Amino acid sequence: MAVLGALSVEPMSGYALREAIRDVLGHFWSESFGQIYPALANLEEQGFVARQPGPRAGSSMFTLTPSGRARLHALLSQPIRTAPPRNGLLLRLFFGRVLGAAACRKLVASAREEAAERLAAYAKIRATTTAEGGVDPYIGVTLSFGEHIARAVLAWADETLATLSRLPDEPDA
Amino acid sequence: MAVLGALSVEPMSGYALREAIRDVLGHFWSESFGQIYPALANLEEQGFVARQPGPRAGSSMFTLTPSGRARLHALLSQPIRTAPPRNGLLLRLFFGRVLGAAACRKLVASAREEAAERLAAYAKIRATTTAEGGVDPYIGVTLSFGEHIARAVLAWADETLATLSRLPDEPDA
DNA sequence: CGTGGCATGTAATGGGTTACATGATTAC
DNA sequence: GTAATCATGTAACCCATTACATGCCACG
Repeated sequence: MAVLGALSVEPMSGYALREAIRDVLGHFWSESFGQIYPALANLEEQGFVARQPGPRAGSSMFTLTPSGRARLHALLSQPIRTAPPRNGLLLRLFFGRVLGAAACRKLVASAREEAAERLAAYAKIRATTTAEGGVDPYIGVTLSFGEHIARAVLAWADETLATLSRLPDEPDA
Repeated sequence: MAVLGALSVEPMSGYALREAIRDVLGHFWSESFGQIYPALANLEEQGFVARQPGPRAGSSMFTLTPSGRARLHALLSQPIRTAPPRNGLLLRLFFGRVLGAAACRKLVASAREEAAERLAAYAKIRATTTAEGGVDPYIGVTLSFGEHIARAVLAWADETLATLSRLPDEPDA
């Protein structure tokens, strides 16, 4: 889905693809690079992408075919498979009595910092894209999602830091 | 970590363990049940948990040993390994031009509904635990995290539904 | 002429999920 | 007595990550 989607924006090489997935989709999606070339070969075999010789020897440009676009539409229409939750921060905080309040505060503080960094990164993206004459509304809503979540984490972290400051630093024996 | 943590609260059988992980930790952590018994055997071998005969033939009660508690503390202190992001909703919305605004609105509406359900579930937990004389503050902060995130999703969804309503329903050809 | 970035792949490994297989006990 | 629940485990399979292996080209 990610590969076809990226190629729906513009044709590119496998190398450019992995950079696009890392840099553009990276905030909410990732592909292991070991999967990209096999996926590309697979999609080519099924006629969803076409391979043209690229500017350099041995390099290729991949283009989305009409049937590839149809396939992308079908994939996007499939139900979302939500992965089982695995939130390491919450697991640690849940057993915070064993870990101790001081260590928990460190965890929360670093989560707060991370959210602040994400927020700054989003602001940067907004700044560059609005300078270029407005964002695609669909990209805008994904950005907005990240902003809402990051602000929520910020608020929660502040609240939680206050709560934890009233607890004994040392873990239970 | 989840197994030792659960046993730090009270000794229980493997069966109870898997139910505790599903029902109590389920909102932010999951373990595949095929892993629990091997993990238990492994932890027993290393002396982190002790197995006592349970009330029923062939059943066992697992108890956290002092070294197991130390091990749990060490595990909780390890850096959080964040999984690479995989948000199927945002991936679909990012390529929303291909999917069409009408389909995107459905996705957002169902995400909104899910967040509302989570919020209701958290409220229920709060109600039952406060009736039982107040929550462990550490459990409280994990609950609060879920509430903040769910409210953020709710707000984002409303905003996004409004944005998408101003876009053409049909996908790009 | 060599370093760094572009470019394409393969292979081993590991972790986890699913499904399977079995049996005891309790409640109806 | 039989269905549901409690209870313990094993094995196959799938997927993905990581590391590896190779070569071209531009720039200094």
